[in-house]
Amino acid sequence: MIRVYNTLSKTKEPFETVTPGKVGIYLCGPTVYKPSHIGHMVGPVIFDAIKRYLVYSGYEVTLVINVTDVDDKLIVESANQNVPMSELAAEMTADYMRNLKAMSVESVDHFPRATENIDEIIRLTATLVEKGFAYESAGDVYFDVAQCRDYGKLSGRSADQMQGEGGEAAGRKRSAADFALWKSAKPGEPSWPSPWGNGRPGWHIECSAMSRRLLGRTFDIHGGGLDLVFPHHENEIAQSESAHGQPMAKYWMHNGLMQASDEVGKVGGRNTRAAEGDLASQEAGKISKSRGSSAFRDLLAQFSPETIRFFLLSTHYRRPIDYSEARIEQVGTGMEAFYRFFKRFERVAGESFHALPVAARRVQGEFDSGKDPLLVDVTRHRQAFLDAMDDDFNTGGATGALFELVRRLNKFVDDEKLEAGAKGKDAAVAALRQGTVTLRELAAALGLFLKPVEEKQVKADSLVDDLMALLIDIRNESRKKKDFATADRIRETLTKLGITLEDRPGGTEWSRK
RNA sequence: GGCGCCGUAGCCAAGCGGCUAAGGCAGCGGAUUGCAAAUCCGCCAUCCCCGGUUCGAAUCCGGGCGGCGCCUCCA
Repeated sequence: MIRVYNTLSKTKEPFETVTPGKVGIYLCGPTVYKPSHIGHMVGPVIFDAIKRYLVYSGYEVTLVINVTDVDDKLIVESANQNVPMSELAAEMTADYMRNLKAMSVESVDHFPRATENIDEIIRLTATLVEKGFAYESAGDVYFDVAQCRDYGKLSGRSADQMQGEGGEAAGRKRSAADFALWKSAKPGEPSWPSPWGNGRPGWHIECSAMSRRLLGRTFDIHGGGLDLVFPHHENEIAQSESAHGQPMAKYWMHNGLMQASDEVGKVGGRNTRAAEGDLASQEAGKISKSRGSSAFRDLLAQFSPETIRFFLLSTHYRRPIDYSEARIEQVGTGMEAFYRFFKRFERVAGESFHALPVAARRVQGEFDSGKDPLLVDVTRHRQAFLDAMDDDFNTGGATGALFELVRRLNKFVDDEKLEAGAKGKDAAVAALRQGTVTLRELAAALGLFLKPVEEKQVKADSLVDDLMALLIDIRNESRKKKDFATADRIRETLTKLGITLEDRPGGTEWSRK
């Protein structure tokens, strides 16, 4: 039984879908006016893992992430850069997509764009006007919050509690809390014809319109960053539920925000600033660049995508994460244990980890461990993983189980002395393989270790290979002659060059850092 | 001011009333190794403070202290 924390009820609830066996998920994506930073990857990575896990658990899942490509910020930025809004949006959308791809976020079924759904948006807006939930004012259309009796149920606020002054549109609104469904176009702004004149959608209406089109009037999970609870999701609920008279989503899931540890505020947020000290403008830029708010693609130059993904999944999704490069590095160090085990498995079993079959569904991954001590433990760790994930997608606990599993597998290889030669140890190798298949299955359910890591910088260089073979040869001859001074000199010098030698029963191997 | 979150070892982190408080990084000791690397084993926390509920609390309630988010664009 999967349980999900619902922001609406502030409790964990049993996960029961609207339609048995099917799950619809809508995740609020970015406004594409600048390159994405790491904060933009948190939701997609988590929800990609959630979708994979739900599919693995037997559901048929549709995952939608929207892209907001018309918006005030976009208009301002395109004017600054003197490029058409659509061009800027296309460029930034491409950047976003590249980043998602690097993060192995591959499970998204639809990326609807606001500008491609104007008709649907206008239809929904018109419905709200007809039903008396919205009103036109000088070419704008506003949602009338006073007409929505349970406004504030998601964020725990009431309309009269709003401090806002209503912004620049205050004069056209009946109440400061009212928000725009449709904004009339000023000269030169991108616009579309509508019953209220030329204009463009307000910020929230697109999600109501596009989720309805792709997932229906009531769908299962609506996700987004915690910062979207109010006003964005509150307003989506008001729009959709007023228009349809039924709940918009069963479960509202919000991920914690990425925070810059040395700054106040979330990564990329407007309030982000150095925690103390008044920084010279150029210095401030540098610092913010060295924190999480720099373009995500720059981060990719520094860390492997898989390390960043693992980093994001190493804690529970609702918990805020402090961005720190040292932490990502630590995660990377920990992950090496997996990569080393994959190589070890290949040496012992003669089979690539990445060539092992992956159970598409958890029931397919079950096996009879009998009384085999290794397999009994493997089953136990597998269960710990599943229990963690079933409990509100606790990826932190789940990755912990993965570490325990590799350690158990390594111990087995040690105990059975499989590295010294696997001849006549078919049963042991078979058990190891079963355990490793389980590791692959569970990791895949999180979207981890799907493909072999790209051998970084180690270009196929036959000269280097040949020279290394020569050095290793000379060193091993020295070792045979007990000339350890020469042997150690070779190894130590190589260590300084960033090359590690490992003497194993099967021979000496080298690797570059 | 209003709404809400968090405070577990040097660092990160799981834990959601009851086995000896997962796991990772760092450190220390040991096995293994000619010595290493890798691997394995062991060591390293009574859970911010004070009350309360309970046979029993890191886990529930109240009050502090500390950190943070939102209320305005925002993943």
